[in-house]
Amino acid sequence: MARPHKPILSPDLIYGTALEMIDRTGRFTIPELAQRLGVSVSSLYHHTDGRAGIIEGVRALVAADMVAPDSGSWQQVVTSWATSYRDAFAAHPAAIPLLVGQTVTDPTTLAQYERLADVLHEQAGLSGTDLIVAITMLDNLCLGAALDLGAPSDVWDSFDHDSPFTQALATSSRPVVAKAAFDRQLQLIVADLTRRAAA
Amino acid sequence: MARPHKPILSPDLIYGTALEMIDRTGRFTIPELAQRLGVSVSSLYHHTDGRAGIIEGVRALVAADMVAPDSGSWQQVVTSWATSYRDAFAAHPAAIPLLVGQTVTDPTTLAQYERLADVLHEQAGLSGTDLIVAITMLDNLCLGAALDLGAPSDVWDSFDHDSPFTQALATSSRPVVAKAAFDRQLQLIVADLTRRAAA
DNA sequence: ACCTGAACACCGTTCAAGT
DNA sequence: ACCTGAACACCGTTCAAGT
Repeated sequence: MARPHKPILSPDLIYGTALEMIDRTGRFTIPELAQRLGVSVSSLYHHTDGRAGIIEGVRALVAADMVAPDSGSWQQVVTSWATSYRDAFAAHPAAIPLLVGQTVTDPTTLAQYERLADVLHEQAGLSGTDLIVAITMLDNLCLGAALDLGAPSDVWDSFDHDSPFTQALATSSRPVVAKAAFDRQLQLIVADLTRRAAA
Repeated sequence: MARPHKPILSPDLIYGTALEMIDRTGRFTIPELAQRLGVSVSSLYHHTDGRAGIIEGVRALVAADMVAPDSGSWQQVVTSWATSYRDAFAAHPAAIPLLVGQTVTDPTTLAQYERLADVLHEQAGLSGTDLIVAITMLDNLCLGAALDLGAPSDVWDSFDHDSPFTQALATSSRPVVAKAAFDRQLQLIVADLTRRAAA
């Protein structure tokens, strides 16, 4: 059998299945994706730009879960921007290594950055190097937190068993600590930006 | 010819050549490494734990460039820990995607984390969740900055040409901005830790 | 236009064989 | 112990062939 009456494939179906597969298995290969779709490997290339293109499609899917409030102070907007950025990634930790390893071309994600830049410029009054540094700080924070989430490093398992913080590690769970660290760091940055904006 | 009188291969030689190859070409494949060493592919497996093992060896090489001062306030120690962590990665940006994609087992790197934890506990008086959150914050910062350096995202190229910060982007170079953002974020964290330690 | 099978140029890893 | 060649089980991508 060759071409069916109704196409059985579409970019969105491919992207969605890819994300589902990454979430479930943590791996992402073209043959496995094709098999999961009940289709031949070469079929995928009729609808996507190969592996890299599919990953960008997955990025769009993840980024689509970001929410940007259009009311409130710029501090609130920036805070919820960073928080929803992190949450979007956190919902798909296994996808993070794929996503950070590749240059961003997905328009949805790029639009989110433009929106952040606009708010920081229009409402916080930042411009020039200050503006770029601010975006870089927030970008770093989200990226670092996402990576920390995606690849739970064994740094934490390797400490001496009788060290003073091994017990603390045992009591407080990883995700809780990661969230606390992220929230505090974000708060520090926003406070610093507020100081800068006033000056 | 089979076995030579004097071994022509050694773990350190393999790790060093691998790092050199990553620095120069940005890629890392076993066949290419073998060719560069003038040796057969299978030879490498007699001295290393395959690809993952070689990457850990590269990590050790990179981490060896970290310097830890043994005098000064804990603020100075923490600051120079994070700075030299970042600088060590910054010296090999192409290696970063390889390194962050893999669980850390290299003892050199793990020892550095233990040292940071000791300082924060003994001298800054942090313990329990506070201690873990502090390490996580510093870890996130260094990881995010390193990643930002390693994979210069095209986010920056994609903004509108007539936007208010495109000019600023043109004037201030990427590395300068990245360094400024890192330094300020580090300063914010250390100040926050100082506040916490006092309380 | 859409799907397929076969082919291509790669990977990383293993292993018996040589000295 | 150390290096080799051959083999294995994979990748991602392309492309002529079918409807």
